[in-house]
Amino acid sequence: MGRAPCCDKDNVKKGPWSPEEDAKLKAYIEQHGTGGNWITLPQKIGLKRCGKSCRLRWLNYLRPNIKHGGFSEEEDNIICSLYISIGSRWSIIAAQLPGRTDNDIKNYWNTRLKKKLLGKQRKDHHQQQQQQGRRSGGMKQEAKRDESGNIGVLGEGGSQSTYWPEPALPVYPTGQLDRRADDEHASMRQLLMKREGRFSDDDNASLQSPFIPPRSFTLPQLFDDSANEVTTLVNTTTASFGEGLQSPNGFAGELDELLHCSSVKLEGLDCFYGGGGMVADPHGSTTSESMYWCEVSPLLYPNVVPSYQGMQQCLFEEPVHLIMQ
DNA sequence: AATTATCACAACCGCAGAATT
DNA sequence: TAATTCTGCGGTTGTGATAAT
Repeated sequence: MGRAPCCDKDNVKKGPWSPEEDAKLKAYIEQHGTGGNWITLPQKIGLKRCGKSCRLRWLNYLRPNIKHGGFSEEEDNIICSLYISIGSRWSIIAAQLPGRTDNDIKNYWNTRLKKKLLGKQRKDHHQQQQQQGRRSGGMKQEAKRDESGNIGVLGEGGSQSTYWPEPALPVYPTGQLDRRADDEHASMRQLLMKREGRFSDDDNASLQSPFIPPRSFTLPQLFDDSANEVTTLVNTTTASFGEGLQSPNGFAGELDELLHCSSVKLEGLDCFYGGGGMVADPHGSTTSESMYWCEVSPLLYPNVVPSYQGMQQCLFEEPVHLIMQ
């Protein structure tokens, strides 16, 4: 029954990889490939490692053309905008960024990008409070800049604090961690929206177009929906596109233009386009090919308002609602 | 110079779905 | 068809480097 057992967990090495181990693994895979079986691979090359560990090491570090660090502004934008749309689907996000691994992006998001945005939010709020003369007293805090010029905030005792009280963290009963993750995604999404899609430290140098979707729906929903519902969505999308997005100077035009510059191919989102099947495009034709951001954005954001001003207005009116429930 | 705090990244863990027998 | 393993993914942890005190 079943397959052969996995590695002997008591007999495998853990922790950082040595250069010798890296060399062995790299040389073997470059010569023979993975053979489609990671579990037996370490035995073949005499590594006391779990196959899972070998796979991870190869995918995240040894694989050719892997880029580490040095994320560009454009990559920041892509990560943020995709996070808004699909949440922490790092593998899908990574598929849009050649040379980047899901692990890399996940680390980048958790350690820098998220803080960058939160720091920015706090800075903005701080300035607003100062202008309103409502600065709270007794908060001995100082701002510091990290190496990338981001604003962080230190409170008393060196612990991280904010310019205004953090909302109390909700306490979730056991088994509701998913909800916590959803809440975090939702709050980050709203934050990103309020940031109007600008992720640069320098607002003047940041994007002039809002690189964000209006409140509409989330991509995971699309993944989970039945084919009929997706078809309905596509039809709705086509209708919305036809009605409201024809102005080349409108939000969609700006967005498309911006996205087109990125020429980011949405590998890994094939399922969204109909699972390798057909999906209607705004021009009435169908395609089974991968699409670019500029092609899919109207599909992602079917209820996009026809102008930037209109979008700004609706962004702050009410909480995000999902239209496909 | 020593200690402590923070950051960044690599690696591990556990789960869900796919694949295999 | 059921049992079992494999694969891939996302969350979390561990650790070394660096900055601050």
